[in-house]
Amino acid sequence: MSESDKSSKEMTLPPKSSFGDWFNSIIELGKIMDVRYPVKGLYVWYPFGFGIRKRVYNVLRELLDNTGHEEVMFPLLIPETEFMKEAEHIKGFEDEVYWVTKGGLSPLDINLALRPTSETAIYPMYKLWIRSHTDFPVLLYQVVNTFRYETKATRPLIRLREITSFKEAHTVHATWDDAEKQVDRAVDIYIQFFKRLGVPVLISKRPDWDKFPGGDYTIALDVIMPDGKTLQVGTCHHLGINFAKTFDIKYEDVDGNQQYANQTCYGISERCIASLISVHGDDKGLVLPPEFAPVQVVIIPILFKKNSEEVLNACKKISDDLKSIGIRVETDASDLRPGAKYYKWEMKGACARIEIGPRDIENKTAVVVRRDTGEKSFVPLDDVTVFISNMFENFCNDLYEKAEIEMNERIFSCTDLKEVSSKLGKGVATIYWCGSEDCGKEMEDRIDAGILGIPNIDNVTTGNCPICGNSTDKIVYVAKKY
RNA sequence: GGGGCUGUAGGGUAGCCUGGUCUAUCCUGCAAGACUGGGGGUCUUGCGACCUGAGUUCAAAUCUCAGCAGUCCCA
Repeated sequence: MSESDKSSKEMTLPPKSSFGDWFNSIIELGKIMDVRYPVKGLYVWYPFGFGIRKRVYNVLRELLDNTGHEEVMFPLLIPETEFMKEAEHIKGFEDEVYWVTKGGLSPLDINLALRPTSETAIYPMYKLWIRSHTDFPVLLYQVVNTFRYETKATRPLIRLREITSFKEAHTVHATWDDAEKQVDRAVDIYIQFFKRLGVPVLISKRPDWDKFPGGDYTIALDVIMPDGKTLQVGTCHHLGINFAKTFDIKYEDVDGNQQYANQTCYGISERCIASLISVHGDDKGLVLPPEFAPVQVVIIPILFKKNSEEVLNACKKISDDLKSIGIRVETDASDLRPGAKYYKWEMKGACARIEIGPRDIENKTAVVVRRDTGEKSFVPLDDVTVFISNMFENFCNDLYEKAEIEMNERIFSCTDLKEVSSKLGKGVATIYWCGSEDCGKEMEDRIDAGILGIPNIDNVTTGNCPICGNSTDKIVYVAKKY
């Protein structure tokens, strides 16, 4: 059957080179989310997508729990009186807050905000909890839904009105330096987290006009998406004592003096799953590291009338063996053609497919196909378990290395704005920048793209700011941003 | 913030301009059955839709307005 016949008959994924269409389709065909919920910017997790989310967030929780963090849960509703306390913070969010103004039919005395983020929910409690320098560090996090009234076009996983999977950590420390160290640790944790996802990231310090409203500075993580635009997937904020002053969070230091506490906060949302899907996926569908695939191995019995029982028994044996070493296996004995099953499970990102048919029984082998490379192996039935566990050991790392090469090919070192503009459709450009806001804003205007920030790499050479011409040793990432 | 375009079974569509024969087309999906089965099989039978509301009209999927939803472009 020809390609055109196929495409006219089947619900197929657009090629990944048409990234926008590809992304929208894989959300549905990969059974990540149902986008048909009748409210703008709100989407429904399918069981399959939620299975991925669950495993991704388990890793995030594990990394945080192992670094001294504790999980908590604060309320969704924030009284207007608390929310309005920090002037800069309000300014950053006031356009996009949902308000609860009525209880039943009666107007509320004090309106309640649906949290767009939880600083103003958490910090009044921190004021009560924090008394002494011996209380530090306070390292708490929660995984919650948050609400932002987005006015731009919303997209599943990327721009939402209800963020369903906001992991936010809020830490408290004695000194500014302690908090700074915590920001560094947070960045490390996030890098490790994305490495577990097999997703390489860019780290940079956001320019002042793009930092967290009410914070001192922001370090952010961005992923280069297949269309060359960058997606901000994590942020770590040093809050200094700004919120401590507003919410009166003080501690008694060793000498018995009352001091304002230094704080940080850092967050990750389901955008991490958007990056996971987008970086690894291909024209056939999802490609997932084994740790996150709801179905890691799919067994396809090749059934003929005659010896179907024999084939099914062999499948059962392999399935049991794999399950006994903790692998998530599904045997697809449905009525579909084998070929149809291959397409189906490739779409769903099963890391390996095992085919067993009469021919294989005769040879005492199975056909094993690896999802990301398509590599096909004939493996003796008794060795399948070992073969699979060896394959899975390197799987995620292979994905990471491939993605890292692709990312590095998309970072272009540029010396003038014309060159920058020519590269922006393909990825991220670096250019010298004197650091002034005026030059930064003008640069953004001229190239019609955004400054991500200054990467944390030692740059020994110097160059000239393309706007003012002054010599500088600072370079910035610039990119088309989501 | 401003503007354009779109809304027909679970998904994708034809029909709309020029209102009536629409009992609404085709593909896919789903259900049942038969033959099949190593990369999206074939046949039979069945299921399933005109976004919501108001208006124009003898008559609205079709024209008008509003709402909701989606999408694209500009700032």
